[in-house]
Amino acid sequence: MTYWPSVVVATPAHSGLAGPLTYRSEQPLAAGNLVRVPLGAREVLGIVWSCPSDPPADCSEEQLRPVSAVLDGLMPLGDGWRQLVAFAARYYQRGLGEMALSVLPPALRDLDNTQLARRLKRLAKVNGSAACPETPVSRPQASAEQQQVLDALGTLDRPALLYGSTGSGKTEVYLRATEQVLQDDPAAQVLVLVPEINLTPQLEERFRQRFEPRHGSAALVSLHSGMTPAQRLQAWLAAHAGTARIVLGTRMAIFASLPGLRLIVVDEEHDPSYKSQEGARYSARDLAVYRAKVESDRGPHPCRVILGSATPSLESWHAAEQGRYRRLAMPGRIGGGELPRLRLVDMNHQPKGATLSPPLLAAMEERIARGEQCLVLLNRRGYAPVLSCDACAWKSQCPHCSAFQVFHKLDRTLRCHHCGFTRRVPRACPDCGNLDIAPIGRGTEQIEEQLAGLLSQAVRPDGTPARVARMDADTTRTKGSLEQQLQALHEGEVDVLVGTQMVAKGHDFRRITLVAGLNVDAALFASDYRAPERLFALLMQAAGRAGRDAGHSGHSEMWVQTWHPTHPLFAALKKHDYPAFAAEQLAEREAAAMPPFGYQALLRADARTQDAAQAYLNGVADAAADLPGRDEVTLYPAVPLPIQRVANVERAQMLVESHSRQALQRFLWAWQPLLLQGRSLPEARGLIRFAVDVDPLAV
DNA sequence: AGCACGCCGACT
DNA sequence: GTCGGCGTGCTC
Repeated sequence: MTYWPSVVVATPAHSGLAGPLTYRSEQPLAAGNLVRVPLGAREVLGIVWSCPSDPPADCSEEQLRPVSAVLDGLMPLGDGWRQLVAFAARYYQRGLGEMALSVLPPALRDLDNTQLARRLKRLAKVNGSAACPETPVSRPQASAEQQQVLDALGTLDRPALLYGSTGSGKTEVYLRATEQVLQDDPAAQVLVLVPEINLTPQLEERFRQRFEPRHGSAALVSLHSGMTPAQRLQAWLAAHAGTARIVLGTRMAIFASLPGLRLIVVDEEHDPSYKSQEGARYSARDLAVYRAKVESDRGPHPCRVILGSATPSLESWHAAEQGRYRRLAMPGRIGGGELPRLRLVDMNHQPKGATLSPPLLAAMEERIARGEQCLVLLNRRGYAPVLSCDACAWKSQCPHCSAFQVFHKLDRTLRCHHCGFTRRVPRACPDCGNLDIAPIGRGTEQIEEQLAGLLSQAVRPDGTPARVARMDADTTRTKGSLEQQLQALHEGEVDVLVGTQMVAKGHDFRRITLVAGLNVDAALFASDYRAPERLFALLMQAAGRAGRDAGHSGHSEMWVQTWHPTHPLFAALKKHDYPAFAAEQLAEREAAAMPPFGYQALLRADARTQDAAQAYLNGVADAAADLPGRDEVTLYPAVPLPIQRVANVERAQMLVESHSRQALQRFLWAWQPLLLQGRSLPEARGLIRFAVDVDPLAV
């Protein structure tokens, strides 16, 4: 008997082959089976989507080619997984095959049955070792607050928004909820998403400590892009086979095959890294909510989802206000520690030109004298963002981008942070020969240098001078250096740490009692309407770094230097009042019909010239005039991106807005073929690529 | 996206 | 004379 399987392969949407392709097979295949099929001159990996026994109506049977091989060692990918992928492809405007294949581990693409069998054998061997279900595991007593939340989770019929300040013990809730799920069902699996795995080694460590004794080391796997292809494949197989009971990963892990999925945790759910910025631009947080619903609707057991944050995204907060999510609050701090007090420094009343105000410096000296640590945050790597000639108009402009090259003093280079282009710092101005070329503005390198100078008189309790260190993407580039620096910090070898926002994320710094934010004003008046939200989250998160040790928390402080101390954001921050801040922001958003009250998508175009990029966007907008649903969306004129040119590619975008998610989706799908045709418009000559970004983070 | 086929410059 | 540049076009 002959079957005609519909097979999904990695054909991009713009190839004109978006849907599944039909092949022939002499045996019936299961939906979700992985197969190798011929495609043109090559053989590619495909996923069986359906396998009817009657031939397709629209084409002759002779031209259909046979399936080459079936990877039969693998259980078919589940219905839930396929529904998730199909939804993601539809919602984020991508081809089904492109979506499905791009979320499988790349190493799976060129794997034959023998190699696969070998890997599965290895997996089976690892399993079963070291697991010891009766091992007693020590764990802290759950607080009343935590217990309340856990009780509520048990009967939950909708996503939970776990709103708890830093140090309130959210992680313990994740651990207990996971424990419960694993205990109830020997096949149950838990997915834990984190923003960036290398920034949260402590979370992984706590999961290991809690679950390895009872379930064995194979029960927990990580899944993130920093792993080697072989590691990723092995972890993916462990999840797919059910060997791994807990998968801890970054946004890509939302697509892991988890046949027993019963709980999804999204830690720091407000974090922008959950939104993919290239390829299929999906939001792992939003997909987590969808996936939990699908799994619940399909299976006999519910799949719960916990979104955790001290400063939830306004989207999630709004959903909780409406009752679509259940808000579970944990206002207290474990150990009774208080949140740090906010100290605003009005820069209008400080000595002219001072980057670090005298009161802040004095406060830091005091801390150092007491043997406590300080954290100084500045969101700019390098020594200075621009180098400029005193005599002429020369500036350290990147030749490939519409941005300045950043001056890195330590290795005497000018580096573009957008395209990576690097050159030596010129001795004299390249244009006029003037020897006085000066840095403008300040980055972490310079702050580190200045602090070392300004605090040279500060002494520690043992009489030794204060030590200043810096931690940012530059100092943590090589493998293991991040861990090394954290170690040094924990051991008290550093008194003042200068760093970018990466420092504010996730680490526990017990002896830090003062956190200072420099240069935060840009976010208050940025054109990006989400900037205040991000600043608030960053400062709250940074504040959470301070005084986690109850003994110190009484006098821990969050310092912010600003030229606008009366800005309402600071009033809410002072009271640690996220609800007030959210209410105010949501009111503004509602008045302007912006998300979550309106729905947005961006059409982005990259081209050789800015004119071509914009002409393409405006051309396809004009072509959309008669599309169904056109009257329910607003198309704004094409504009260049804030950084218009990167690596010699000109970039432009067009905002698409609608009052309704459905209307926006309808329009975007109707638009899709016109976006393809638009590439051949004469005025769009020079277009390199276009992409649709649904629910963009920045517009 | 790959990978063909296809038509024009510098090499064994 | 061939090896190879990357410009269109197709893949069930």
